[in-house]
Amino acid sequence: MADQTQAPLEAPNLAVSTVIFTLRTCETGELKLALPLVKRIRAPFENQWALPGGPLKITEDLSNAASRNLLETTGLEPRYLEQLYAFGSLDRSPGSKLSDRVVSIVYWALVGTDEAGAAIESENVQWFWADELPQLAFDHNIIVEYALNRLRNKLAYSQLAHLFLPELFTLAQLREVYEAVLNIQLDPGNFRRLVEAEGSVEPTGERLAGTRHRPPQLYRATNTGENQ
Amino acid sequence: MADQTQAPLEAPNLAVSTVIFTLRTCETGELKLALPLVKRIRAPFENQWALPGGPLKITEDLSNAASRNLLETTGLEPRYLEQLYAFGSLDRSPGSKLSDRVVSIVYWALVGTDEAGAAIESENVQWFWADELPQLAFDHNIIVEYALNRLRNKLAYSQLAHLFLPELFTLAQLREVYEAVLNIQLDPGNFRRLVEAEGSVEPTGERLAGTRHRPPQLYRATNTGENQ
DNA sequence: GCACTAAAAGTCAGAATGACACTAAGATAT
DNA sequence: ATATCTTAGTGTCATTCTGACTTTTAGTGC
Repeated sequence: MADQTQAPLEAPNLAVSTVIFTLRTCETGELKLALPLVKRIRAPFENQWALPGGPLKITEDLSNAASRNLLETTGLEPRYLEQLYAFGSLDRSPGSKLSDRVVSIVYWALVGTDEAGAAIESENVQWFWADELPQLAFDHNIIVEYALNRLRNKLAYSQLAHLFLPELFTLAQLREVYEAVLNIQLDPGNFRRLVEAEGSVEPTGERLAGTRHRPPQLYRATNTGENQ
Repeated sequence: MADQTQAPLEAPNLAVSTVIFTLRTCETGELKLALPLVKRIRAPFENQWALPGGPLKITEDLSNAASRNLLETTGLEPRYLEQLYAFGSLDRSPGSKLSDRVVSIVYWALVGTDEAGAAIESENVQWFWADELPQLAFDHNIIVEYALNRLRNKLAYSQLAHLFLPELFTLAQLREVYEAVLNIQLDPGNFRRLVEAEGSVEPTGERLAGTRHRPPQLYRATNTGENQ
């Protein structure tokens, strides 16, 4: 971008990036948070991994820009999309000229565990475990940490855990989402009591067959006023 | 990708605005939330009230820009300053040209009730009650509502109520902050129990004299890891 | 049939919460 | 000086919430 900057040279550039979370089963059989990154093909930080994103088009809403680059890099639609934070400190890209300064408005998104399997993966787009990230371009490691905090906070006081899951799910699956994201163990009985009390899910009457134990009931999320 | 090039005149403009809260005593003797607004002196929305703010300078950090325009409009330093949200929808300034599109990164701030008395006030800068705002320029009414929600939320699970108050304060004064901001009544006894349990304040041994009743103890905030 | 597993329901003690009563310590009025 | 007023500060109690744990249920696999 050194050669094609804007005429006045006085305004910071504006970009939108997105931290996209899903849950995937790792080798040990546990659910773990994963996110897609793209490999940079030009300086600065050439060949390093970075969050998907790009400059904000003058005709494009912020959230549209976020879901567009989510779609372009992963082929997926977000189940949930929320603005995270605007990162704009002066030292985000060490060594670069002032006229190259970029302020990034970052969104974070959830995609379903079921859909994420169909996601695009290539030489330049790969999924990483959220707790095993390489060193990323710019301040993107900090941004991911920030997004993880937001996700964990939101999960605790909102009802968005089910967005990782298919339409029908068991309470055990829902509990596993909490356990994987928050990295804690939850008592199954107390979890059931809590979830039933808050009324965020409703039983469908159907049961999940084929387990090697008592067949668990399938639930769906009650969309009362929609999540968040 | 975050820094991809773009043709000149195609980028949205970037501004920083700030919602500044303080508490002031109104005619009925109650504390109420107040905030300063500036009168616009040019189109669009000429002569309407708006949040203080301005374009982001290419050499300036986001939070610096926020405290600078806080200082410039009110003469005050913020006790607390936090990024609120980036507002960037396409219809923020109805009727204006696309090339005039502005994305505003909005901060919110607290200033002390004691200091706010010394704030600048003029023809073009005036303080308004947060619940009696006129129709503001752009989407600024929506932004203030958003900031009010954030303030109320933060107050409930953080320890920033004391930032409205002087260094030494009574528990009754602290309670009045909560009552004014959240617009609720709190039981004095239960409030005392709660505040003492969370350990966010410590007694100074000093008492406030001159009341027409038993002299209340003065407390100060314990700065354990600083607020938020 | 029996062993195994997790679902689902139930128990119980301790903590947290909300409503409220009571005592303390000053100022003020008579 | 004494009574009264007002809020400070303490205490009580019933209810709800929480975490740890037990028991029963309903399937699978032998």
